Amino acid sequence: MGQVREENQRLKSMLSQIVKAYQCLQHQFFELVQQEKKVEMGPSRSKLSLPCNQETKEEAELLSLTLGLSSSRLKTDGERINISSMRRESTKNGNSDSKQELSLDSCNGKFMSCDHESSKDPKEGELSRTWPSRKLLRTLKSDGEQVLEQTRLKKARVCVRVRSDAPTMEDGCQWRKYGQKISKANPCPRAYYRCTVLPSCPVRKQVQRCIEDMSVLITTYEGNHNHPLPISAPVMASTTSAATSIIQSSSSTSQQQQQQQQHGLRFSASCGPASTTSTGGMYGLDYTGDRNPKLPRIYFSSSSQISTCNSHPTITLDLTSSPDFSDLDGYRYSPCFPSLLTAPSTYLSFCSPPPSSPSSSHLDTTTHKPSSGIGPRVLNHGMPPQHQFYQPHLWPVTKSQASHPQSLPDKSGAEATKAISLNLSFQSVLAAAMTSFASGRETDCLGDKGKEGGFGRDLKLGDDPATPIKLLQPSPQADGTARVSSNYMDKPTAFSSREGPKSSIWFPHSSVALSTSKKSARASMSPAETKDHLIKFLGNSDM
DNA sequence: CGAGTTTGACCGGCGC
DNA sequence: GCGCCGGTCAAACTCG
Repeated sequence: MGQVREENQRLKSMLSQIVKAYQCLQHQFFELVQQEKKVEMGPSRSKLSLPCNQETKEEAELLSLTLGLSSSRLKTDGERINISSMRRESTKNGNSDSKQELSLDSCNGKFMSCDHESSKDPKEGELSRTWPSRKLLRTLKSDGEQVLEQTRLKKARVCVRVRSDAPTMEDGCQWRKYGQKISKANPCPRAYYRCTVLPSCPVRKQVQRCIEDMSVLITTYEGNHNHPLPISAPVMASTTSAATSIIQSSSSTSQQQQQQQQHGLRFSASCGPASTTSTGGMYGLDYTGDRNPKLPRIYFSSSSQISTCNSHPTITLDLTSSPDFSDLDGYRYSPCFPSLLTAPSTYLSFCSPPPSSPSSSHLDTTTHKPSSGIGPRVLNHGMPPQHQFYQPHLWPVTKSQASHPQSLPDKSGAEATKAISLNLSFQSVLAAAMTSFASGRETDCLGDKGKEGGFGRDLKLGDDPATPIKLLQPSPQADGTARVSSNYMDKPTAFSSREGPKSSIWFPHSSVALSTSKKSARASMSPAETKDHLIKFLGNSDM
């Protein structure tokens, strides 16, 4: 006991030294950035209404670098943001920005998943190459914690509900069916698929019809791709990665949870085995608020009602709601979402929270109004032509219609739903949001970092009514086109909108696919970035 | 004939 | 320990 105490004391002193050193470095870092800001501070910087808090200022600076918000970074002639310059910035800004480098690397087409299974241990990677039997995997269990974590991560899932008549959902990947089973709860057979793009790819998916609504196709993804994905596939990969990150971050300590709750966010204790009833914990990213119907609500509900899901923490991405098109105009769907009640684990929905979820809490950004409304046509932005499954004519909303939404037929709602399900751009944003949100949480869990750049700051930003309004200001391109870049487009592609003001959209969501490993999860956006990400996306999409 | 699907058997986790 | 159940395996089958 005495030795343990001594060891404890020694560790404590070491920890305090490290903390001191960290604070010292942090201080130096802030000073450096401050100096740099003074030098670089141009008129464009005034576009960002920075919070008075010094710390948050730093975050805003980092945000501008990451998202390209700063017009000094966005070339007015539509030239692509100079990634190398961003990298220089990243290097300048210290170790925390090495994250950015990671995401930028992925931006360069090195779209390799940082799958734990393949990246962690070459031995494991070798094994997975030949679809190791569970016997083989069992032998690996002696590896202790590492394997435990791997198992945990492996079980992270993303459940996508889509209204579709097709037997499976087109997600861009190649799948091979390896089994089918009729589960007890659902008479509809559940099909098991694995990714065949690469024999070693650990990703699997399950496809099953919803028992309540046979027209709803429930696709559950598990694992992360360890190969470059087909052009249209990264969305789900990103989402799966996000799920993994969320699961990873679910291990946050109660103290951190307390901090988060103090900031207005509530997380359920975990996605772990404890909860078999609805805890009502919601990962809330509410960019809408009652006063702002123009932005979507995103809820990461961690309510867990299906006990079997506890071992498989799941994010449910429900794209099945048949929204009132008038609401869709503002991405605000029908308020009631019955399926939410049966949703396992984490839930992502595009509608208002169900009245039965009183415990839900979300980022309150209700005071943040976008510069103007958005129309569904925005969903087509950001998609390369080959991905425009739904042509603009399916979005028959004009400004006048938007203001008189009731003139739209209900049929359009179904189309809209379908289009949203298929629209990679919008999904990408969501995936990015999920990933970054998750990674933000994770960052929060990693220790002191959480105090610096986790929710605390995100919420500060969000709670500051002045800030996001400024951030919502579109950054018009000089050539009057909407510029979009995504991880499936090497170069930003210019789309000419049919009407309305032009805007600039920059999605650095290439990072989303890298969130599986802790390293890459850190490379993703912070929650604040995520929010701005979405806000900017939606705010700029005003046509 | 190779690739993909089907389907019964098998395995492991979990609850009782 | 036993049985249930979800998930996976692998041989048989189908299809192009």
